[in-house]
Amino acid sequence: MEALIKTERNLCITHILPIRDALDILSGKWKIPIIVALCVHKRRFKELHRDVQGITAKMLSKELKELEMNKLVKRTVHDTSPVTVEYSITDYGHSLTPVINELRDWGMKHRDKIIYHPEEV
Amino acid sequence: MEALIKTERNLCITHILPIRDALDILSGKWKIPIIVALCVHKRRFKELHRDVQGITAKMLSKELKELEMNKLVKRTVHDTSPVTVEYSITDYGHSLTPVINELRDWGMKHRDKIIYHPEEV
DNA sequence: GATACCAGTATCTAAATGTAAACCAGTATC
DNA sequence: GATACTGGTTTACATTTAGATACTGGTATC
Repeated sequence: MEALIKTERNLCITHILPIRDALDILSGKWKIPIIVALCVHKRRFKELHRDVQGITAKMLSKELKELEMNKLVKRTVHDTSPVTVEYSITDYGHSLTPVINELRDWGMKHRDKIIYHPEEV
Repeated sequence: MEALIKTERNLCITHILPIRDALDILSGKWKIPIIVALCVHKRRFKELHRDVQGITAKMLSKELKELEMNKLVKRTVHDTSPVTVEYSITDYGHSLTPVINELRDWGMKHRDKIIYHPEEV
């Protein structure tokens, strides 16, 4: 009986662990929106700043560094004058596509739900 | 030409919006782990506190309130003495299963990557 | 009567996030 | 040549959020 409880707890923890690994890298308000913006096409800093609405330059700068560290985003400096910096998504970043698609699907269904059946939600 | 740029920006913003809707409800360190724990089976407050490792009682309490508000989790008070409170996932909460599965898959692949090919990540 | 369990709260501190402005190099405007 | 602007940050400061710790009030256990 105790063994069963232990198994259930282990099952739970085993289920949660890889999700924590993913969330360590992706959680927060901005990382996924930035990745989505870059999936549409590569962009320069100011362009990203405009398209990821509501983010501050400081946050964008910080989040891009973290995404770059985790090899989801690539930063390319072009030797023009003045220098232009281009951010693009890596192949590894593209591996998040299924996660992002599911999240978008759910978000759209959720929005429909609160618009058309607000009393139920 | 300007119309094209505008279309690209709109595409980007259209892609991001439903994701923001989803993230408004799910983002942060704890909500998805709590949902996963409750997907394994319904639980009482202290059981959740033990199984969602690292969370404080204050955070757990706050996150459960928000999840309940969004109808992802149901709170049931049993009139025993002392009262026992049971948290369970709703049907609507179950609609997150595909999102969670993709997130878990990605998390497992990511973990493999950093264990077996750390130099590349 | 002391201790422990349950389902949380209250209080205080630490960390994350946000806001506003400044910085530097180059460019365009007057 | 002075002024103002752009791009890509960085800094200083304020606010918000999260975390650590202690506590409550009722019940059951030793």
